[in-house]
Amino acid sequence: MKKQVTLQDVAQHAQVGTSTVSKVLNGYPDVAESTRERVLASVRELEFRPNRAARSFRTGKTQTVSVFMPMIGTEFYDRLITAIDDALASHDYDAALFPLLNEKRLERYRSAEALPYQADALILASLNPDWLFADARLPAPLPAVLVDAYHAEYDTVTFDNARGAALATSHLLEVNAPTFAVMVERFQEGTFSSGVFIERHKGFQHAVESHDPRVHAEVLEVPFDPTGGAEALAQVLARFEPPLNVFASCDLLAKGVVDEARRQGLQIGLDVRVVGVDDQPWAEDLGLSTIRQPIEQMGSHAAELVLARLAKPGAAPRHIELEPTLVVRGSSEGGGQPHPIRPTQIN
Amino acid sequence: MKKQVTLQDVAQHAQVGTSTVSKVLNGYPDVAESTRERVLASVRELEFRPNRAARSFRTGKTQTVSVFMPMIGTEFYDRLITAIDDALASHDYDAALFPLLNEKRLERYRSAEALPYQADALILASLNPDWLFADARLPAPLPAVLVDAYHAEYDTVTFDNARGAALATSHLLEVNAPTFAVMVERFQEGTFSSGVFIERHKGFQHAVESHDPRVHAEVLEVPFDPTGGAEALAQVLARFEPPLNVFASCDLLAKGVVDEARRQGLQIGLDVRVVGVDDQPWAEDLGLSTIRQPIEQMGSHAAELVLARLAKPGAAPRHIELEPTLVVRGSSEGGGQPHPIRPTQIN
DNA sequence: CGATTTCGCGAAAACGATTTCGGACCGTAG
DNA sequence: CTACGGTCCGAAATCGTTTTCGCGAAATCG
Repeated sequence: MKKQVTLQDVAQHAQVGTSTVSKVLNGYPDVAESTRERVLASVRELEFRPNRAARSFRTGKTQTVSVFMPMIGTEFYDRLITAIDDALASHDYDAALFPLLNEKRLERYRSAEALPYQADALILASLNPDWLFADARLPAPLPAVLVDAYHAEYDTVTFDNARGAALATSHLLEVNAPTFAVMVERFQEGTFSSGVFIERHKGFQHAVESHDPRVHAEVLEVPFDPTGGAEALAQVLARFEPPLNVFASCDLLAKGVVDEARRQGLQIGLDVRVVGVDDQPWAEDLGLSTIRQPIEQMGSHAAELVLARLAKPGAAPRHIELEPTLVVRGSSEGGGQPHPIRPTQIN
Repeated sequence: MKKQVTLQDVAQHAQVGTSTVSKVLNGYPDVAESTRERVLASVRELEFRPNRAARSFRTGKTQTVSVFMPMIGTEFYDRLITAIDDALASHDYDAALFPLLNEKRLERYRSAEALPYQADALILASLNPDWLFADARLPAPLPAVLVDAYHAEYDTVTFDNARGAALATSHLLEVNAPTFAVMVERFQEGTFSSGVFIERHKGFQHAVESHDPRVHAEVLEVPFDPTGGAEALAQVLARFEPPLNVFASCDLLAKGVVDEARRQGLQIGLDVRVVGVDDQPWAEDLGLSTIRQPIEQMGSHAAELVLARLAKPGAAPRHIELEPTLVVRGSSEGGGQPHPIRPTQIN
């Protein structure tokens, strides 16, 4: 437990005052080049590390943004968080992650003294304060930005999920065939989630309704897991003959559908036309048509909004809505690329 | 931006000195009951929230433990983190989570001033400092506890993966049949992972070798995903006739194997005997035999070790190794329960 | 050359909590 | 009545950093 090196120590070593050292460290202009170097040399030599607690104490800022999100680990959140994290880091902010693993944890986080509120601002990903907090008020008086969720009173970044789904569905309906939507089970919604899948559902419905009503359309609900997609298709194929159209409400489910179709020896893009949502990095390899969701942009916009709000706390809420793009690949236009064979090594 | 309520304000409101308020808040004994109540009333009335930065600044403690882990989102880490978080919370500590999403992030975390080191201690889950940090030294001089990884110089909590795998394999080998291990692809190992799958591989090998050598044994490597398990079994079934024994290196893969077997109309537990590792909550529903890994215990032990080290920084490293238990269910003893049919709602 | 501005620097005052230590007060024992 | 011990409380020091403000020296100007 050796004592920590303080500004004092550095100042003494460099033969200057503590304020000068502080100025050097914070890039103030009124320091002569020669002294700046001398100070930096001392900093290095003594391995000085500024005491963050003291700094935040003094400034009242933590240079940290807390990010709430539902159970994470999905590619969506991995990419979103990475984007947010990168954007914040380039402005000298840190992102502190708070996945809401379970109700108990959430409960702790409803207290104003909980760790997450020890930050300069909050980002809520796929979460709505109205659902999360009893009185619809954040426990602490921090500025907040919502990503993948809308709220009139906060800055938000959203993606037009309904329009994306409609885009995909209309594209599928260009071929006249029984058309199915594979959705995530409803119980996945609730406290922990925003309504993205509900929106996608609506978009599907809407596209179907504004189309030739004689086509058969149906919605299936499955667990959030590629297996879900596979089972859904298997079930459909037991009742219907190809060709079929399938709108999968996310690429993960779409992958399951593709897998199952392949397993049954069907031609992707001909017998079974599939469109997903997300445009995950692997969707291209799979030849999967999909609705591109600009996740990285959502993340960087969120960071931008946070920074802007920190700079101007009083400004009116801003809302950024990102538009979906339909990316047509083999899975919906015939001649889908073959599924790459996974090499398996035998002992 | 209303000014924050300070100890001073409370003291004034309650007609006492600041030190008295502080004592009340920190549970010191030398405060009369009547004043204690008066102070608490003022605290509530003014909605006083202690300034954490000021507190950590003064005490030098943050009451926070940073937890590093690989990309998360798997059930293993969800459960582990939950357990750690709960245990710490009950001792007035917070857990701050740092999933190592990508190299860039890790790189930032190699700097001693990075956010994770703004804590009283570190927990590394499935991570080894020797692999993670260039000079095999933590960037900051914090006590650290390793979970699911071993290191002589740190407190560790481990699980005997090799023995678990051997247990499972020996159990499978009670029935004389071609025996397969489904492992996670090697590229999953590396900076971000500990060697658990390597250990399980070794355990399998060892069990096979100390058994009748005439039985056919083989190792398959697949992606970490239920689909991987399914594909592995499909591949094996193209070359071998049932009955088969399959050791899946985790329940997730085992689920894939079970799914595929069902799909092919085979009897789980008779035609295909499967044992997984983890004993995830859903393994029971699946009738999956498995090696139980006491994840919650690992978490609480980790928290315990952290707390102990914080109390006695100088003590010698302690190592806790948890033993695997074989849980035999239908998937390895015949008469496996039927897979529950997933209800799918039609529009 | 004197007057004024600019530059470089340091002394000192915060920031909000914890903790030490002595003092006031009260009750009880000698 | 005096001494003493215990209980309860508050004044003040302290933690490491940022930031303001003023001072002296140097540079620039008229």
